[in-house]
Amino acid sequence: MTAISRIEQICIDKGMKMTGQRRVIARVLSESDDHPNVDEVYHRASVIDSKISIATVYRTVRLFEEAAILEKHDFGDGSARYEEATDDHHDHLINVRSGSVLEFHNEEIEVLQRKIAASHGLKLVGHRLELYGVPLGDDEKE
Amino acid sequence: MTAISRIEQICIDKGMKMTGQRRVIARVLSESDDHPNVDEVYHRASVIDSKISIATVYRTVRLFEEAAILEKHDFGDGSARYEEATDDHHDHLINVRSGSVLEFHNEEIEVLQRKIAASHGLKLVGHRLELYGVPLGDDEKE
DNA sequence: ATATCTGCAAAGCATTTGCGTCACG
DNA sequence: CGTGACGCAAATGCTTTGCAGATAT
Repeated sequence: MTAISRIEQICIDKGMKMTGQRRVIARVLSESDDHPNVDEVYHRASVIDSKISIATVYRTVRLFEEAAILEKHDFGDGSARYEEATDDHHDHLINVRSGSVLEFHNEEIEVLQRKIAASHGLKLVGHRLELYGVPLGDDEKE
Repeated sequence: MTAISRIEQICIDKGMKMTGQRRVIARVLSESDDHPNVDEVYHRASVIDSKISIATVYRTVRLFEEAAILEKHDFGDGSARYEEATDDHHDHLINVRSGSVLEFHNEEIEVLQRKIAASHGLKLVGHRLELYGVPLGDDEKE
Protein backbone atom coordinates (compact mmCIF):
# COMPACT_ATOMS: atom_id res chain seq x y z
CA MET A 1 0.00 0.00 0.00
CA THR A 2 1.50 3.26 -1.10
CA ALA A 3 1.23 6.58 0.68
CA ILE A 4 -1.70 8.87 -0.01
CA SER A 5 -0.91 11.38 -2.76
CA ARG A 6 -1.49 15.09 -2.37
CA ILE A 7 -4.52 15.12 -4.65
CA GLU A 8 -5.97 11.97 -3.10
CA GLN A 9 -5.87 13.70 0.27
CA ILE A 10 -7.79 16.65 -1.15
CA CYS A 11 -10.38 14.27 -2.57
CA ILE A 12 -10.76 12.56 0.81
CA ASP A 13 -11.13 15.93 2.51
CA LYS A 14 -13.85 16.82 0.04
CA GLY A 15 -15.61 13.54 0.79
CA MET A 16 -15.28 12.12 -2.71
CA LYS A 17 -15.72 8.42 -3.28
CA MET A 18 -12.22 7.08 -3.83
CA THR A 19 -11.93 4.23 -6.29
CA GLY A 20 -8.72 2.52 -7.26
CA GLN A 21 -8.73 4.33 -10.59
CA ARG A 22 -9.18 7.74 -9.00
CA ARG A 23 -6.35 7.00 -6.62
CA VAL A 24 -4.08 6.11 -9.53
CA ILE A 25 -5.02 9.22 -11.50
CA ALA A 26 -4.65 11.40 -8.40
CA ARG A 27 -1.18 9.97 -7.87
CA VAL A 28 -0.12 10.46 -11.48
CA LEU A 29 -1.26 14.09 -11.41
CA SER A 30 0.30 14.78 -8.04
CA GLU A 31 3.62 13.52 -9.32
CA SER A 32 3.49 15.42 -12.62
CA ASP A 33 5.15 18.78 -12.77
CA ASP A 34 4.41 19.42 -16.44
CA HIS A 35 1.10 20.02 -18.22
CA PRO A 36 -0.02 16.61 -19.50
CA ASN A 37 -3.02 16.08 -21.74
CA VAL A 38 -5.53 13.30 -21.14
CA ASP A 39 -3.65 10.86 -23.32
CA GLU A 40 -0.44 11.41 -21.37
CA VAL A 41 -2.24 11.02 -18.05
CA TYR A 42 -3.80 7.86 -19.42
CA HIS A 43 -0.44 6.40 -20.41
CA ARG A 44 1.16 7.28 -17.08
CA ALA A 45 -1.79 5.78 -15.24
CA SER A 46 -1.62 2.65 -17.40
CA VAL A 47 1.84 1.92 -16.03
CA ILE A 48 0.31 1.56 -12.56
CA ASP A 49 -3.01 0.02 -13.62
CA SER A 50 -2.94 -1.41 -17.12
CA LYS A 51 -6.69 -2.03 -17.18
CA ILE A 52 -7.69 1.59 -16.65
CA SER A 53 -9.88 3.07 -19.37
CA ILE A 54 -9.28 6.37 -21.10
CA ALA A 55 -12.96 7.19 -20.59
CA THR A 56 -12.35 7.03 -16.85
CA VAL A 57 -9.39 9.36 -17.21
CA TYR A 58 -11.59 11.84 -19.07
CA ARG A 59 -14.29 11.56 -16.43
CA THR A 60 -11.90 11.85 -13.51
CA VAL A 61 -9.97 14.77 -14.91
CA ARG A 62 -13.25 16.60 -15.48
CA LEU A 63 -14.37 15.74 -11.96
CA PHE A 64 -11.12 17.10 -10.54
CA GLU A 65 -11.39 20.22 -12.60
CA GLU A 66 -14.93 20.87 -11.43
CA ALA A 67 -13.73 20.36 -7.87
CA ALA A 68 -11.04 23.01 -8.49
CA ILE A 69 -8.30 20.43 -7.96
CA LEU A 70 -7.00 20.80 -11.50
CA GLU A 71 -6.71 23.66 -13.91
CA LYS A 72 -7.48 23.07 -17.56
CA HIS A 73 -5.50 24.83 -20.27
CA ASP A 74 -5.64 25.03 -24.00
CA PHE A 75 -2.26 25.74 -25.55
CA GLY A 76 -3.61 25.42 -29.04
CA ASP A 77 -2.37 21.94 -29.89
CA GLY A 78 -5.83 20.42 -30.12
CA SER A 79 -6.00 18.77 -26.72
CA ALA A 80 -6.66 20.13 -23.25
CA ARG A 81 -3.76 20.14 -20.82
CA TYR A 82 -3.98 19.88 -17.04
CA GLU A 83 -2.02 20.90 -14.01
CA GLU A 84 -2.65 20.80 -10.29
CA ALA A 85 -4.37 23.96 -9.11
CA THR A 86 -2.39 25.99 -6.63
CA ASP A 87 -3.22 29.18 -4.78
CA ASP A 88 -0.38 31.05 -6.46
CA HIS A 89 -1.67 32.18 -9.81
CA HIS A 90 0.62 32.09 -12.82
CA ASP A 91 0.51 32.40 -16.59
CA HIS A 92 2.40 30.46 -19.24
CA LEU A 93 5.30 31.13 -21.53
CA ILE A 94 5.52 28.52 -24.25
CA ASN A 95 8.74 27.84 -26.13
CA VAL A 96 7.39 27.05 -29.59
CA ARG A 97 10.63 25.39 -30.67
CA SER A 98 10.71 22.82 -27.90
CA GLY A 99 7.10 22.89 -26.76
CA SER A 100 8.25 23.37 -23.16
CA VAL A 101 6.09 25.47 -20.88
CA LEU A 102 7.47 27.95 -18.36
CA GLU A 103 5.33 29.50 -15.67
CA PHE A 104 5.51 33.10 -14.61
CA HIS A 105 3.64 35.64 -12.56
CA ASN A 106 3.64 39.36 -13.10
CA GLU A 107 1.61 41.45 -10.71
CA GLU A 108 1.93 44.56 -12.88
CA ILE A 109 0.10 42.82 -15.69
CA GLU A 110 -2.53 41.52 -13.27
CA VAL A 111 -3.24 45.03 -12.07
CA LEU A 112 -3.41 46.40 -15.61
CA GLN A 113 -5.87 43.69 -16.56
CA ARG A 114 -8.25 44.57 -13.75
CA LYS A 115 -7.92 48.21 -14.68
CA ILE A 116 -8.77 47.55 -18.32
CA ALA A 117 -11.82 45.47 -17.42
CA ALA A 118 -13.01 48.14 -14.99
CA SER A 119 -12.60 50.86 -17.60
CA HIS A 120 -15.13 48.96 -19.70
CA GLY A 121 -17.51 48.53 -16.80
CA LEU A 122 -16.58 44.91 -16.14
CA LYS A 123 -15.23 43.08 -13.15
CA LEU A 124 -12.50 40.65 -14.10
CA VAL A 125 -13.51 37.08 -13.30
CA GLY A 126 -10.84 35.28 -15.26
CA HIS A 127 -8.18 35.68 -17.88
CA ARG A 128 -5.93 33.79 -20.18
CA LEU A 129 -2.43 34.97 -20.91
CA GLU A 130 -0.04 32.88 -22.92
CA LEU A 131 3.22 34.06 -24.40
CA TYR A 132 4.78 32.21 -27.31
CA GLY A 133 8.48 32.65 -27.90
CA VAL A 134 11.56 31.30 -29.64
CA PRO A 135 15.06 31.13 -28.15
CA LEU A 136 16.80 34.48 -28.53
CA GLY A 137 18.88 34.62 -31.68
CA ASP A 138 17.34 31.39 -32.86
CA ASP A 139 14.92 32.93 -35.33
CA GLU A 140 17.56 34.44 -37.60
CA LYS A 141 19.33 31.09 -38.00
CA GLU A 142 16.45 29.44 -39.90
CA MET B 1 -22.63 42.86 -59.99
CA THR B 2 -21.79 44.17 -56.58
CA ALA B 3 -18.74 46.18 -55.62
CA ILE B 4 -15.53 44.43 -54.70
CA SER B 5 -15.27 43.84 -50.96
CA ARG B 6 -12.22 44.84 -48.93
CA ILE B 7 -11.05 41.27 -48.50
CA GLU B 8 -11.72 40.37 -52.13
CA GLN B 9 -9.44 43.24 -53.15
CA ILE B 10 -6.69 41.86 -50.92
CA CYS B 11 -7.12 38.43 -52.50
CA ILE B 12 -6.87 39.94 -55.99
CA ASP B 13 -3.74 41.84 -54.98
CA LYS B 14 -2.24 38.60 -53.74
CA GLY B 15 -3.06 36.92 -57.04
CA MET B 16 -5.44 34.36 -55.59
CA LYS B 17 -7.90 32.57 -57.83
CA MET B 18 -11.26 34.20 -57.15
CA THR B 19 -14.21 31.88 -57.37
CA GLY B 20 -17.80 32.88 -56.74
CA GLN B 21 -17.72 31.19 -53.35
CA ARG B 22 -14.55 32.96 -52.27
CA ARG B 23 -16.05 36.26 -53.30
CA VAL B 24 -19.12 35.59 -51.18
CA ILE B 25 -17.09 34.55 -48.15
CA ALA B 26 -14.77 37.54 -48.59
CA ARG B 27 -17.81 39.82 -48.67
CA VAL B 28 -19.38 38.26 -45.59
CA LEU B 29 -16.18 38.61 -43.62
CA SER B 30 -15.55 42.14 -44.83
CA GLU B 31 -18.99 43.15 -43.63
CA SER B 32 -18.74 41.42 -40.27
CA ASP B 33 -17.56 43.45 -37.34
CA ASP B 34 -17.92 40.69 -34.79
CA HIS B 35 -16.02 37.41 -34.38
CA PRO B 36 -18.05 34.78 -36.21
CA ASN B 37 -17.24 31.08 -36.16
CA VAL B 38 -17.30 28.96 -39.30
CA ASP B 39 -20.92 28.01 -38.84
CA GLU B 40 -21.94 31.65 -38.60
CA VAL B 41 -19.91 32.56 -41.67
CA TYR B 42 -21.52 29.64 -43.45
CA HIS B 43 -25.03 30.81 -42.58
CA ARG B 44 -24.32 34.39 -43.59
CA ALA B 45 -22.81 33.20 -46.86
CA SER B 46 -25.78 30.90 -47.49
CA VAL B 47 -28.04 33.94 -47.63
CA ILE B 48 -26.11 35.13 -50.68
CA ASP B 49 -25.37 31.73 -52.20
CA SER B 50 -27.61 28.99 -50.85
CA LYS B 51 -25.62 26.24 -52.56
CA ILE B 52 -22.32 27.00 -50.84
CA SER B 53 -20.83 24.11 -48.87
CA ILE B 54 -19.57 24.35 -45.31
CA ALA B 55 -16.45 22.46 -46.40
CA THR B 56 -15.68 25.35 -48.71
CA VAL B 57 -16.13 27.80 -45.86
CA TYR B 58 -13.68 25.80 -43.77
CA ARG B 59 -11.19 25.66 -46.64
CA THR B 60 -11.55 29.33 -47.50
CA VAL B 61 -11.30 30.56 -43.96
CA ARG B 62 -8.13 28.51 -43.53
CA LEU B 63 -6.78 29.86 -46.79
CA PHE B 64 -7.46 33.43 -45.66
CA GLU B 65 -5.90 32.78 -42.31
CA GLU B 66 -2.75 31.38 -43.90
CA ALA B 67 -2.63 34.43 -46.16
CA ALA B 68 -2.79 36.63 -43.04
CA ILE B 69 -6.12 38.06 -44.13
CA LEU B 70 -7.93 36.67 -41.11
CA GLU B 71 -7.02 36.10 -37.50
CA LYS B 72 -8.21 32.96 -35.79
CA HIS B 73 -9.19 33.03 -32.14
CA ASP B 74 -10.29 30.51 -29.60
CA PHE B 75 -12.50 31.99 -26.93
CA GLY B 76 -13.06 28.65 -25.31
CA ASP B 77 -16.52 27.87 -26.67
CA GLY B 78 -15.41 24.89 -28.73
CA SER B 79 -15.23 26.53 -32.13
CA ALA B 80 -12.67 28.82 -33.75
CA ARG B 81 -13.70 32.42 -34.28
CA TYR B 82 -12.42 34.72 -37.02
CA GLU B 83 -11.94 38.41 -37.64
CA GLU B 84 -10.31 40.42 -40.36
CA ALA B 85 -6.64 40.99 -39.64
CA THR B 86 -5.67 44.61 -39.19
CA ASP B 87 -2.29 46.22 -38.58
CA ASP B 88 -3.39 47.56 -35.22
CA HIS B 89 -2.95 44.76 -32.75
CA HIS B 90 -5.53 44.29 -30.02
CA ASP B 91 -6.58 41.79 -27.40
CA HIS B 92 -10.04 40.76 -26.28
CA LEU B 93 -12.25 41.40 -23.31
CA ILE B 94 -15.15 38.98 -23.19
CA ASN B 95 -18.32 39.75 -21.29
CA VAL B 96 -19.24 36.31 -20.02
CA ARG B 97 -22.82 37.33 -19.26
CA SER B 98 -23.64 38.49 -22.77
CA GLY B 99 -20.90 36.78 -24.77
CA SER B 100 -20.03 40.09 -26.38
CA VAL B 101 -16.40 40.73 -27.25
CA LEU B 102 -14.68 44.08 -26.74
CA GLU B 103 -11.31 44.86 -28.23
CA PHE B 104 -8.57 46.74 -26.46
CA HIS B 105 -4.92 47.54 -26.76
CA ASN B 106 -2.54 48.28 -23.92
CA GLU B 107 1.00 49.07 -24.79
CA GLU B 108 2.19 48.74 -21.19
CA ILE B 109 1.14 45.11 -21.18
CA GLU B 110 2.77 44.53 -24.58
CA VAL B 111 6.07 45.86 -23.26
CA LEU B 112 5.87 43.77 -20.11
CA GLN B 113 5.22 40.65 -22.15
CA ARG B 114 8.35 41.17 -24.25
CA LYS B 115 10.30 41.82 -21.08
CA ILE B 116 9.08 38.61 -19.46
CA ALA B 117 9.92 36.52 -22.53
CA ALA B 118 13.35 38.10 -22.77
CA SER B 119 14.05 37.42 -19.09
CA HIS B 120 13.59 33.73 -19.88
CA GLY B 121 15.84 33.90 -22.93
CA LEU B 122 13.01 33.95 -25.44
CA LYS B 123 11.95 36.34 -28.13
CA LEU B 124 8.21 36.89 -28.16
CA VAL B 125 6.67 35.70 -31.42
CA GLY B 126 3.04 35.71 -30.38
CA HIS B 127 0.72 35.90 -27.46
CA ARG B 128 -2.81 35.38 -26.41
CA LEU B 129 -4.50 37.63 -23.90
CA GLU B 130 -8.14 37.35 -23.12
CA LEU B 131 -9.93 38.91 -20.22
CA TYR B 132 -13.23 37.52 -18.99
CA GLY B 133 -15.48 39.79 -16.99
CA VAL B 134 -18.97 40.36 -15.67
CA PRO B 135 -20.77 43.71 -15.51
CA LEU B 136 -19.71 45.60 -12.40
CA GLY B 137 -22.08 44.98 -9.52
CA ASP B 138 -23.77 42.20 -11.45
CA ASP B 139 -22.04 39.32 -9.71
CA GLU B 140 -23.43 40.02 -6.24
CA LYS B 141 -27.02 40.03 -7.55
CA GLU B 142 -27.08 36.30 -8.41
C1' DA C 1 -27.63 -2.26 0.27
C1' DT C 2 -27.38 0.99 -3.20
C1' DA C 3 -25.93 4.97 -5.29
C1' DT C 4 -22.04 5.70 -7.85
C1' DC C 5 -18.21 4.35 -10.82
C1' DT C 6 -15.96 1.70 -14.56
C1' DG C 7 -15.09 -0.32 -19.19
C1' DC C 8 -16.53 -0.73 -23.60
C1' DA C 9 -18.13 0.76 -27.69
C1' DA C 10 -20.94 3.92 -29.93
C1' DA C 11 -22.10 8.74 -30.49
C1' DG C 12 -21.00 13.83 -30.82
C1' DC C 13 -18.66 17.94 -32.50
C1' DA C 14 -15.66 20.69 -34.99
C1' DT C 15 -12.74 20.15 -38.66
C1' DT C 16 -10.35 17.84 -42.55
C1' DT C 17 -10.03 15.10 -46.68
C1' DG C 18 -10.66 11.82 -50.90
C1' DC C 19 -12.83 11.89 -55.07
C1' DG C 20 -15.37 12.87 -59.13
C1' DT C 21 -17.01 17.08 -61.27
C1' DC C 22 -16.84 21.89 -62.40
C1' DA C 23 -14.97 26.46 -63.41
C1' DC C 24 -11.45 30.31 -63.30
C1' DG C 25 -7.69 32.27 -65.77
C1' DC D 1 -7.64 23.55 -71.78
C1' DG D 2 -5.58 22.36 -67.45
C1' DT D 3 -4.86 23.20 -62.71
C1' DG D 4 -7.02 24.03 -58.88
C1' DA D 5 -11.67 24.67 -56.41
C1' DC D 6 -16.21 22.75 -55.14
C1' DG D 7 -19.72 19.66 -53.11
C1' DC D 8 -20.58 15.63 -50.99
C1' DA D 9 -19.93 12.28 -47.76
C1' DA D 10 -16.76 9.67 -45.30
C1' DA D 11 -12.87 10.08 -42.11
C1' DT D 12 -10.52 12.21 -38.31
C1' DG D 13 -9.21 13.50 -33.49
C1' DC D 14 -10.71 14.78 -29.10
C1' DT D 15 -14.21 14.19 -25.89
C1' DT D 16 -18.66 12.57 -24.03
C1' DT D 17 -22.14 9.12 -23.03
C1' DG D 18 -25.51 4.87 -22.69
C1' DC D 19 -25.49 0.66 -20.75
C1' DA D 20 -24.59 -3.42 -17.92
C1' DG D 21 -21.69 -5.08 -14.54
C1' DA D 22 -18.50 -3.92 -10.58
C1' DT D 23 -17.44 -1.27 -6.20
C1' DA D 24 -16.99 2.04 -2.30
C1' DT D 25 -19.19 3.53 1.83
